[in-house]
Amino acid sequence: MLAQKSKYALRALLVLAKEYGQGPVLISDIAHREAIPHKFLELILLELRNHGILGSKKGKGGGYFLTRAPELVHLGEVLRVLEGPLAPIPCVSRSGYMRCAECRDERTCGIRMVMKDVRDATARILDATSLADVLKRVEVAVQGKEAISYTI
Amino acid sequence: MLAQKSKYALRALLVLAKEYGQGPVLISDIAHREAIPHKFLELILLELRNHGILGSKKGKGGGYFLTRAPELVHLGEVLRVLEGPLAPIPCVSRSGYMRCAECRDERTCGIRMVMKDVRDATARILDATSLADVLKRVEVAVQGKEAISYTI
DNA sequence: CCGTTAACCTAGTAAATCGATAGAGTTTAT
DNA sequence: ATAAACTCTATCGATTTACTAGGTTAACGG
Repeated sequence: MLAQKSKYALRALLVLAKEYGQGPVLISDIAHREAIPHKFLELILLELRNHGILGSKKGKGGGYFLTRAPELVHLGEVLRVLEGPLAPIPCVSRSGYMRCAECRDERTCGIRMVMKDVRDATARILDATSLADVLKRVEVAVQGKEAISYTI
Repeated sequence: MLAQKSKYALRALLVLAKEYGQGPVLISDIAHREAIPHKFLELILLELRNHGILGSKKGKGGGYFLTRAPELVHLGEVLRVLEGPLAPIPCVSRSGYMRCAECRDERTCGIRMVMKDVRDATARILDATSLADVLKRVEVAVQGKEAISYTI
């Protein structure tokens, strides 16, 4: 399960993606729009900034902004920063590989084989989905919904 | 990430799958063979028993055993017992659905859409993989390895 | 250059979870 | 009866989670 922190982070990033190119956005703005505790959100955005996903500007007219276009920020990258490896067990992780303590032979570990499949499936989705993709899917869904409420 | 508890559980279940049809296996046996803390393993097996995956017999000649053939015990079922829902967020879980606190509209939530894809991909793998499948894959890998060490 | 604005940073805290252990209780075979 | 083996409840220290508090530093505006 994703931590609350990660959900907040994704929601915040979607706001920043929507606002991309329009200058910095205030923490308070995001906190208010997404109903996220202000101080908690501070920590989250700071962490994303320290990993190069966000940039910031201090003082009046300051705030946070994406350092890259929303098309170039993938959910896999974000979640690895916040949650660590996507893999269910560390011995199948690319970003945070660690061998299991008392695994005789990795190549013949059945659990490892299955978990590698799970990791690959997860990574295939999350590393292929950008913030822009998410926004696009939302837009499509909203239009679909409007169309229905018209028809009915 | 899977909890240590779940890894222990899967390893124990693979032992019981290998031993299926040969009568009960002692906790101590499994604990020793897989290097799992005895008392901790007790709790794990008990939990699996209380969910109907394992059966047990007390007293001399007792122990634990699978209540179903290894072909009929899927990793998805086991992991849902031990870890809760497979889904990354509760609003896309089938087994443990819960709507998000302040989600305006589930149908237009972009995060939800992506996480549903992740859940489906994970469930497709884990619900299709039985203990017997895992044992089979291990066997194939072991044979492949032996073949190589012969050739070299 | 001074004050206001807003991000930066360190710490702390209550509650939950995790990994593991302890020990008394209960059932069963012999 | 007795030993074997599972059953159950409780506890413990360490870590993580979600969040709060409060002071520090940088930038801009006048």
